[in-house]
Formats: sequence, C-alpha cells, structure tokens
Amino acid sequence: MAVHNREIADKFDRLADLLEIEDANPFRVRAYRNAARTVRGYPRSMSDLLEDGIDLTELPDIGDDLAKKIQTLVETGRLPLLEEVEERTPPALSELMKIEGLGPKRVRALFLELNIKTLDDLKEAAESGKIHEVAGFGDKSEEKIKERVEKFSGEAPRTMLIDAEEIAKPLLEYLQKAEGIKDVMIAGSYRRRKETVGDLDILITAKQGAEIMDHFTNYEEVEEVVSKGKTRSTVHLRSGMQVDLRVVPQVSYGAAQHYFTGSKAHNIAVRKLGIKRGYKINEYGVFEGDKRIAGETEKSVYDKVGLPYIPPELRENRGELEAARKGKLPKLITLEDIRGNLHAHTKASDGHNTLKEMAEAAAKLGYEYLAITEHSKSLAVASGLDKKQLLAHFEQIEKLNEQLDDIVLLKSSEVDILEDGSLDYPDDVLKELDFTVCAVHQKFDLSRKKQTERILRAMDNPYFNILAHPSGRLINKRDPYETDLEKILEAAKERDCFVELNAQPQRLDLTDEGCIMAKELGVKISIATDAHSTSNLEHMRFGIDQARRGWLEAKDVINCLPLKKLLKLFDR
DNA sequence: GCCGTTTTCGGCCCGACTGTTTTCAGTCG
Repeated sequence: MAVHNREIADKFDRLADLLEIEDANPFRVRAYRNAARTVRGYPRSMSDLLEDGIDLTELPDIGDDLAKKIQTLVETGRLPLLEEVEERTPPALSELMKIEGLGPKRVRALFLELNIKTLDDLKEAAESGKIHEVAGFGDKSEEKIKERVEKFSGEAPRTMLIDAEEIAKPLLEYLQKAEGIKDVMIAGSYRRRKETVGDLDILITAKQGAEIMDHFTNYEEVEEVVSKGKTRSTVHLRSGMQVDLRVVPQVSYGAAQHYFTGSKAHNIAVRKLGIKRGYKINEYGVFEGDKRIAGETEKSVYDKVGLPYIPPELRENRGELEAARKGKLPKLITLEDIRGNLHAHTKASDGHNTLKEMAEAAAKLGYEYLAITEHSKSLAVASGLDKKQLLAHFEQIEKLNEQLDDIVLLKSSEVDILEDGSLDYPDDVLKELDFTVCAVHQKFDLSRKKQTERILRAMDNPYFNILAHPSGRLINKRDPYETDLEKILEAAKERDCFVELNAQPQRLDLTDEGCIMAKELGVKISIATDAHSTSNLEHMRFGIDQARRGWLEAKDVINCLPLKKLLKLFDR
C-alpha cells in the first residue's frame, strides 16, 4: 500500500510540533514544516518519484536528511525520529497546540508543571482551577482555556469556496456601510480561489481603524471577538468561520494585498528576493532603509523585485516565481474563453430541468454548444437510460436542435465505467453519440492497481473520449478513490482521450495539482459543470478558478474551441 | 534542517494583539 504524500506531511508536521514543544532549534522545526508543505502540495507522490529514480533533494526545502527520511517513510511507513521523540514527549501534546492560545511554550509549561498530557488532563486542570497557578498563566488564560477546551472538536474544518462566498457576501455588504471606508477586499486563500478556505482575511483601506473595528465586531453574526485592535481584529462567526479584518492606509494597499493574499510560502519567497536587493518587504510596503519605495499597488511590489504581476491563483510557490522571472507565466484561462459545456443532465435522468430550459440557459451564457450527458443504464439511482430510452432522447435533441438558433445540443452520455473496465453501452449505441463522457460511479474501494487498470481498460474502447470527475471525491464528504493519476494521464495522452475538470463546487475534480500534471503530460482538459439544473450551469466559474490554480490556459482546454474543431478531437 | 548570482558557515520573514508583565514573552497569521 503506497504511502500518501499527506501521510508523510502529517508525520513531519507532528514531529515539528513535538520538537517545538521540546524547545528544539526553531529553524530545524521550521525545516520540517516547510518540508511538510512541499510534500503535501506536490503534484506527484513521493513513492512514484522514488520509483522513477528522481533525486528528492531537487524539491524545494528537501535536503539530504529529509530525502532519506522520506525514502524510509515510503519503504517502511515509519519515521524513526518521530517514534524516538514520542518516547520522551507525549504525542497528544501536539493536539493541545490546536487549542487557540496554546502554543509550544505554554503546552510545555503545562506538561512540566501539571503533567498535562491530553485534552482530558487539560479540561480537568482548568475546571479544578490549577492552571492559573502556573507561571505565565493568569485567571483570564484559565477561563479561556476552559471555554475553548469545552468547545474543541478537533481540526477546524475548511469551508468550501461556494459556502465561504455565501458567508462573505452579507458581511462585505455590512462592512461597506462603515464610515470612512475606501476599499474592501477579501484576501487569503479566498482570493487565491482555493477549493476550500480556512478563514476569511478581509482587508480595508481607511484613515482610522478604531470605529471600523467597532462596526466589525458589532456585526450580528459575530459569536466571539477573539482579539480587537486598531489595525487588526479577529472574530468567530456563528457559522464557525473565523474572520480576520485588517485596516491599512491607502499607500500600503498593494503591499497589504500581497501580504494577506499569500500564500505564506509565496510571500516568504518574494521577501527573500527583496532582501537580496537590500529591501524589506512587509504589509506596509517595500522599504529601502526607512524609506517606502513601493506598496500602493501589488504590481509595484513585484516591480521592485524584478518580476511581472503574478495572479493570486498561482501564488503557491510552485514555480511561479521562476516562471515570472523567465517571462513564462501562463496566460491563465478566463470565463470568457469558454465556448460550451460538455457535461449536463436533464429531467430525462437525474436533472431538474428540461432539455429546452437547459439549452436556453446555456445560450444565455453565450455558449455555442451544450452536451447533454444523461446517466447510462447501470446507474439506476440516477435514473440511467437504457438503449431505447437513450436513442429516443437523442431524437428529441435533434428535434430541438432544429428550433434552436444560437446553440447546438450535443448528443452524449455520462457512461458508466463498469468494474471490469467495459463501458455501459455496446459499441453500436456508443457510435451514435457525438462523444462520450465516461465515469466511475460504483466500486470505489478497488485497490489502486485495480482501479487504475479498470480506467485504462475503459480508455482502450475507441469510443471513450472524456474521463469525468477522475477521482470521485466530494470535498469534506468522500475521499477520492485510489488511482495512479499519472498512469491514467499518460494513457489518456496515448489514446487521444481527455480528462474533465468537474466544476461542481463540491467536486472540483481534477484538483489543481492534477491540472498541473495533465498540462505537463500534454493532456487536454474539459472544464464542465455536470449541471443538474439551469442554475448549476453558472458553476463554470469555480472550474475556471481551479483551472487557473492549475496553470491552465485556453489552449489547454477543449471547450474553448469552436464546435467544429472540438468535434474533430473526438475522432480517435 | 535547508540553503547559497557576495557565503559550504551562518544565516533563516515579520508585525499586531493579549495577558501577565513592570518591559515583554507567547501566539498568531
């Protein structure tokens, strides 16, 4: 069973936590955290890299030592140093650090003074009033710990982007009403359009902060004010979302945007470039000595480190700085580049609208074409169509096409890939389709090898065109099924097949890393909404967000093509 | 523990807020 990058990264993070509690060299601690971030975000798995004989020290923040540790982890699943550290420092202490306000120093103090090793120990100590006796803790600290350990429910879940938008919208409207506000923007991973966000980072320009902070903390959805100052405040909303608000002067707006948009890794890399040129870069600007030499716009910040503007979606320190330096930043795809949608359902299977309604809605979005892709017969839960029903449905599509002026409906189907890798319709039916969208909908628990082989076998069918939602994951709900994505993409390239980036906000499948890998391997992508209603068609923008994070350009995406050229691609 | 277009040694991003302090450490982002 291959070790996931995520498992390796989690182990490094845990090791970093425990070492930090042991008061180890902070830079060594940081090295483990940096390595964890590199491994977690890397598009290919460490085990695949090792299998291909790639030297891991070529990865950023991985040196000789960590390369060896990764190799051991891949081979044995173990990290001996972590086990050694856990012998002397109770592993659950890293859990305690997840309580807001408890960092390594205070966790260590509680462990040494009161022998607190677990969350239960902490709860008991807080309730019996022992904590305020420890040096550095007072009554307030004890009270807060008591409250927070009570409410603590593990890792704070990340919110899907679409849900974050719903939370952000009324808050932004409310904030606009404050006196003296000029600009308002949401920075952070929200602006980088990450598929999920941990909190909202809101940035405001204004001369005075104090009244704005009062206005902010008085928002009716605020449940708890965590901290409140003149330039920065943090609250928790009733939804559970944390919101950080920062107020900066207008001259610092660009520097602040850059700083609070992140990612952290990108910022650090940019600041290092600044240091090389003798500049200090912070949220207030670019400084040469005490003199601010840039910072009113983001562009001015990049200017000073000799780079062109880098779009937020690329700011993950995944090679964008090098690409910018060489003038090789991608010309990222935009919503306007999209000419059609290649995955949609109607009432005929499990959609909510009629053919006509879907066609009109798609035409209204300015599309040239919309593919109708009802489920195939094996997917009974989604009212999959049998051969007869499908062909009858196609007749309706043809009839409707005769009436439609500004859009063409394509005859397709979301064809199930059965367990043995065969497709859910015989070839004499498949040949009636303009193209196929093929997908795994059952038997998610096959081994990685079997699942991969199943998909490769399906691609061997000459009528296979697009692999839909390639991992099957549902964000925060269902893990992806196990596959070797690289093998699948290589096979797709060989067989002239395509891979879908499913734009449903809960799917966003391919991931951004998957897009990067597909682009490197030369596999073209279909960004499609898998719409089950007319309003779902507008989810295309989430697919575009994800595609931009995945470095995709219009030329990498097949539904940026006019219809004639598109249809040619489906002739294998 | 990583890294190098001044360095293979000696650096490593930096500012705001809180609570417990009497001048600042710890935490957070």
